[in-house]
Amino acid sequence: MPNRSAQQRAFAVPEQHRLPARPTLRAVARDARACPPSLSLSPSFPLRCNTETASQLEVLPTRRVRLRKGEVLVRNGDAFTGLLAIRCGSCKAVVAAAGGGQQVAAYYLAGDILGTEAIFAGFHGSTITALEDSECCELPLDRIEALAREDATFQRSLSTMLSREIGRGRKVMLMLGSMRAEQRLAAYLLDLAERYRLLGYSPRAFVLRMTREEIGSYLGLSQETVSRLFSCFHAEGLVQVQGREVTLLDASALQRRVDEPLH
Amino acid sequence: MPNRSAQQRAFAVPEQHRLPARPTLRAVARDARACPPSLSLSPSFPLRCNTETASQLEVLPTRRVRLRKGEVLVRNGDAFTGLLAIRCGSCKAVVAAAGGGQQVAAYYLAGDILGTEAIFAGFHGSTITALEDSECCELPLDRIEALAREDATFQRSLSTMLSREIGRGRKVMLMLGSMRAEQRLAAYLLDLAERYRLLGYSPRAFVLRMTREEIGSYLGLSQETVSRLFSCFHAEGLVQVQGREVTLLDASALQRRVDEPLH
DNA sequence: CGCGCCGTTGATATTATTCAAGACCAGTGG
DNA sequence: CCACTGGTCTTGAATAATATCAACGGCGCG
Repeated sequence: MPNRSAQQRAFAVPEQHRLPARPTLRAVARDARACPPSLSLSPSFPLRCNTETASQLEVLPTRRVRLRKGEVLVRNGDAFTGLLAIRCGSCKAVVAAAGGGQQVAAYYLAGDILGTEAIFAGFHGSTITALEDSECCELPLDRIEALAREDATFQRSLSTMLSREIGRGRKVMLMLGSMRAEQRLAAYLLDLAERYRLLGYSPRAFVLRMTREEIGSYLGLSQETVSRLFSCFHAEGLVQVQGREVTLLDASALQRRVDEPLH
Repeated sequence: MPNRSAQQRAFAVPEQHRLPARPTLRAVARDARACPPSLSLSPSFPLRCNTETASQLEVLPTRRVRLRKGEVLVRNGDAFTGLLAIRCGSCKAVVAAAGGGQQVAAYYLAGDILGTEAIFAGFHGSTITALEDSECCELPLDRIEALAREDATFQRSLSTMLSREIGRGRKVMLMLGSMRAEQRLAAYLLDLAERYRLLGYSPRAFVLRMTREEIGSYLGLSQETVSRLFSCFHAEGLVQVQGREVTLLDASALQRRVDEPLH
């Protein structure tokens, strides 16, 4: 049935490339796409817990949100009401930069927990937008913490999740602070590949969910620079690029690009 | 008694400028310098807890470390054995950058908790060095978490601490990703001022604990650029600079610098 | 007193941005 | 079906920002 308006268009759980991946992983990914009711949010980082906690978690989510591409999940300044788990899809977090500008501070894939940065302040410091049709659920912090008090494994899992977020920030700082443009883009592509791999998708071929401008904002570059770099990488045979469809032809060469000294 | 060797030199708890500050805050700062046995680590961010937890915390620290300027607290790759609390002094965290380079990823003052990023991986991803004579204590994560299971206030306090660290990372990303050199340095100085203020020190005059090179590394700039910017700010009457002694003459003008559009 | 690290400043080189123009593409309405 | 439209992407040329190279002054420490 063609000619549906955008508003009425059916909600579609996004699909990645169906390129070959190890069967077991692919099966997990299929489950992830199906968004089962449990909180085994993602194969890449399940919130580990004992069976009792798991059953409690299943009945926990108070808010279950389906977002269409471009829809806003959290607005800058919103009160913090709980952590947000992405069940499937992907989001970007945009912060207000100096002089009225904007910067993409993070992007999240299925299994990631959003809003961690807002626990401290009590309100969100960024606007979180869906980059494709996505599904999230809210986990009230009080309830989560109550469960953590009963289940040490789950408690550790939460600390680990927050720690990972801190480490990810470090990695981005490293990128922004000490890499040149081409190294940043190479690192970005490899990071994406790794995260897709953990989700059971092909790490070799994937679809960019961000525009050149958004990628540039995330990497501290202009959209033109990003575009040019894609062209360069393409010309050098490192990647195949067609719009937002990317295939990494030589991941190790990309890695070498990242590792090479400043000149 | 002059002419002591570095090894034997008396351990000196570092002192900040003794410039006017509100008496109450100054009193707190004095206490912080005295390093009392309790875990009210710092006026800027006490780990809140009930009295029972507090008494448990007092007997907790397994490792109490006194560091002299330049000494290493944690080396990149060290196994994670517990969170580290700075009682007094300051430290920098250095990560290995691409191409054999190094980057200062964070600096910590009294009251800050170090090593949070290592919970996830199980080992530290940075080398942490004292920027001045400092004192730290290690808090084994198991024990901390056991206490958190008994005391919800303390539990929340831990989450908040980790959340704050994530937010701080975001702030640095913003600096590195969307500010020009002079905006970065202005933001850095204002951040220092605010943190010193929270510790009860003068936010107007303080001593930089990092070299120009370290500041540059943290801000993603070369040492020469940092030096030039200090000269500029000085010439414009924004700050008074003499080596590492800095006085902010016009903080609001500095803030305006940070906020101004890219042009 | 001298050595070495730190900081400053100038000249030059490089990198990435900005400005500008046009191509491409998907969605929309005629 | 086709042309239109707005957003996205690409590419070139000029420009601005910052790094790099180099030389020197100063200060602290041994």
